[in-house]
Amino acid sequence: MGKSNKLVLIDGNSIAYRAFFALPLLNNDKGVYTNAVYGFTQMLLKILEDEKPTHMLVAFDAGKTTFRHKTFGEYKGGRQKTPPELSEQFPFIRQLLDAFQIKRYELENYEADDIIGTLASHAADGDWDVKVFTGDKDLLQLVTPDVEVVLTRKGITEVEAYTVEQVNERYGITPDQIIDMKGLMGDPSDNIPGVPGVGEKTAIKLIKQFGSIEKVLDSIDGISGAKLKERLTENKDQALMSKELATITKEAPVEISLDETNYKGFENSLVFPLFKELGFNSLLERLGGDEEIPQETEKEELTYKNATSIEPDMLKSPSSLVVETLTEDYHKAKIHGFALSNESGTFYISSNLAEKSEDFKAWLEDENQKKKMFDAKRAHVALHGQGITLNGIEFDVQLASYLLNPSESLDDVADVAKQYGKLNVDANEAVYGKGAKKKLPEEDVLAEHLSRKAHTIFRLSDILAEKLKENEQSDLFYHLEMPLALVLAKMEEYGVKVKADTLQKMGTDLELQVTSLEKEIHDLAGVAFNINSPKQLGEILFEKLNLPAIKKTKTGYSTSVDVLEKLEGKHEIINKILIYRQLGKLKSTYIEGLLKVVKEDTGRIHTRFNQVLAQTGRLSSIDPNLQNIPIRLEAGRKIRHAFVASKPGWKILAADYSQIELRVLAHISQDENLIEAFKTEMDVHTKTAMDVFHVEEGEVTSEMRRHAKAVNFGIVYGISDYGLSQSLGITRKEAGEFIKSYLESFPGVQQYMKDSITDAKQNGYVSTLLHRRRYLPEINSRNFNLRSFAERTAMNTPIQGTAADIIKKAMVDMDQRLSEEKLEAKMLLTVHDELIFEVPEEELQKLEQIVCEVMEQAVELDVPLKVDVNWGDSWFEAK
DNA sequence: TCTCACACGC
DNA sequence: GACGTACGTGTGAGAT
Repeated sequence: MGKSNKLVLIDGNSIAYRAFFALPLLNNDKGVYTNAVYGFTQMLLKILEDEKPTHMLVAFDAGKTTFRHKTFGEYKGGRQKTPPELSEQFPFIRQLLDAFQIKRYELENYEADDIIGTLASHAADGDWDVKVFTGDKDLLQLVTPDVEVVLTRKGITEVEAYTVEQVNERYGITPDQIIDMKGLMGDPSDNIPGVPGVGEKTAIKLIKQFGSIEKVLDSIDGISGAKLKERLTENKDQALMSKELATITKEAPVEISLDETNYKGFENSLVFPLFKELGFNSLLERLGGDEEIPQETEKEELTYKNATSIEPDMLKSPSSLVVETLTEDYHKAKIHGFALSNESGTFYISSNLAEKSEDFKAWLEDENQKKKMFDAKRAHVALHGQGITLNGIEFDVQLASYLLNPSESLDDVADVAKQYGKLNVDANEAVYGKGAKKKLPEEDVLAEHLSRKAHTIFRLSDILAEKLKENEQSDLFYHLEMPLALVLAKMEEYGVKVKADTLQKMGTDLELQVTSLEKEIHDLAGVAFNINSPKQLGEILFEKLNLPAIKKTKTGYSTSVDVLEKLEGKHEIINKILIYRQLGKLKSTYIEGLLKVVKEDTGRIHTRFNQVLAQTGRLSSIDPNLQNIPIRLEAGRKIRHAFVASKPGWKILAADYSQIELRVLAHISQDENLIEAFKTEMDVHTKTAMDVFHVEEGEVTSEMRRHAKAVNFGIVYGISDYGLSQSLGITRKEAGEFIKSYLESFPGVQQYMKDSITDAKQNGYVSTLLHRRRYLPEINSRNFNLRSFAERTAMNTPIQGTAADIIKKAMVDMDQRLSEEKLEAKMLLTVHDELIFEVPEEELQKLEQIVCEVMEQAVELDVPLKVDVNWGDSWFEAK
């Protein structure tokens, strides 16, 4: 022992069987049997702990027949079928190994034994210690001075290791004589016949005396006992064949090298979710996976002070700060109280007291007084509404938590606290109620709640800061997301001017059209019904008018656009319904929806950007959503006429990144072909069409370009072949061909796709250029859908997320530049790959130049970033 | 108050 | 070959 490499080889099937029969039939909360998986896991953990292997592999039997069946058709005949309760557990065992990042291997026509034998012999160069774990004594034949075989005894974790000496001690023969012994005595479990009447005792005696089967058979005359002689003579061939069957081959065509079995340990982030799914709580606990699941159900006591006056001692730096607002919309929201926590203690400050204190106000505005907060943007905007400018925001627990894991829910301090095992703060909903019943509690309840929040934020901030550092996300946090929050706050507060009368006029026009369409549709149907009700519409189309129902939903007929489009031409009513839908959508969502949120006094709309929601790192926009204002169809696009500059003589300027995702893809994948396309400023869809359809530039038809564009779209959004087939109206097979052809044309992209998945499987997450993360625990799922989805996400998120990083960076830089250059122009909106400004006419040229510069230089990629700028009197004209 | 089907943008 | 297919937000209908 003590060589540089330690290889552990596990006989997967054998250990799984052992575990299955050794443990009672456990099942998890979903009714799936897990006893074999559980036992297997226990065994694995013990091996990892005891052996600390540098290399590891688990071998499985593949299929039913092996090369041994050619020698003897009845090999392993008469064996009991694997119980279904066990076979259903094998997928989990594979999933388990993947989660542990342990190599597993199976080989057509060979048994696990042969894989193990072959790899063990590959390791026989003196540099390796090998340990084989199995329940099958046959494997003892593999024992050498370098190879130990460990047999399971009772249960699963009780084992017995065999060295050469121990084999000799137990059987009195050498390990390579095991096969001779087997040849003579046979093995009923594998249906190996051997020599009738010869059992273990006789076999060992003979082998000890003569050395091997061959020598025994050569020396039959010298054997004592007439009966035994006769049997040996009669079953000569059978004995030799039995030996052959019992021999584990060391020359299986194993395609895996020892290097590839290298084992670097496992990631809790991959193993814990699976343990949770399987219900292995005790194992979770053993690995420390329950650290995040607090055991105590009682809140700890918190000492806080309900301040009656603002004392200098209370206002420390750093402090955590809670600024409580209850309405979802924080613009001009009422502030119901404050709390802060710092080295002096935790204090509740009523809004009354706060309002009267100049000291407190000064502290809030002091850049040098550092504050740790939860959702600082909300507080910042709300305070601004009271004439206070919040400065010195140092840490936002909500934002930090989002970067650490965007999939966790983080509406509330309690959500984040729970993730880090802290239970000392209640959810807002528990304190205030929800919906119509939401209300302010008694002041002492409020005081305690806010104090607890402040205290928790103070404690969490250090923990989260440390984690960000570990993840190399500090830069992303401090220099991108934190400053961005304030840029967004500014944009939200400033708002965007919308001409209500323009919307109103459009609304009146639409009203007329909708009403007349409604009448025509009712006439065609022969009955009045609610066209907006998919249920009623379905009944009319597919029952009354007997049109063919193409698709069904859970609740009835589908009446979605793609269904209706297929029915166009079959009945006059279809086209009218499509137009009715389109106009109805414009009217309700965009005209009426927007009018509802225009502030009467200012004529502006103040959306809110959610910075902690989208899994890819993008921003989202609510109340209203200004990121889905129509553009594709002319009728809808007209809505943009209503979005104008807020001052006379000012213009709207829109700057959008051209093909940012594909440029990012070119950079990340380093695909030479794609990089070249962007460096030479080719039209990327045309270029794609040329490569996919193998034609020259001049031969690209608009149909080819359309298809190429859809493929690019699919690559960027991570859609499947099915998704592509739907968007192009072609078969899935054809779509698959397109994708295949695309990947052949862009081999760097293909490699990137593969690497992304491998990356995700290995780390449990994927990352963007600026180290944004997305965890994909389902990447190793045995469920095809979940796994495929995770795989597409693994390929897509680095692209979309990096694009998000870039535009966010551009926004932060742009905000800085606008003030440095003392421009009056204002950044108003961001729509994923574009920035919208309003700008005095005289600044147009300068802004255009600065915007291009800032956006194109936001990060440096191996392909140029390109920005298109347009401006006009309204958002419609800025196209 | 919730879920569903649908539709808009990137 | 299965399986059911980017991310968001908002609308009206209909069941609870």
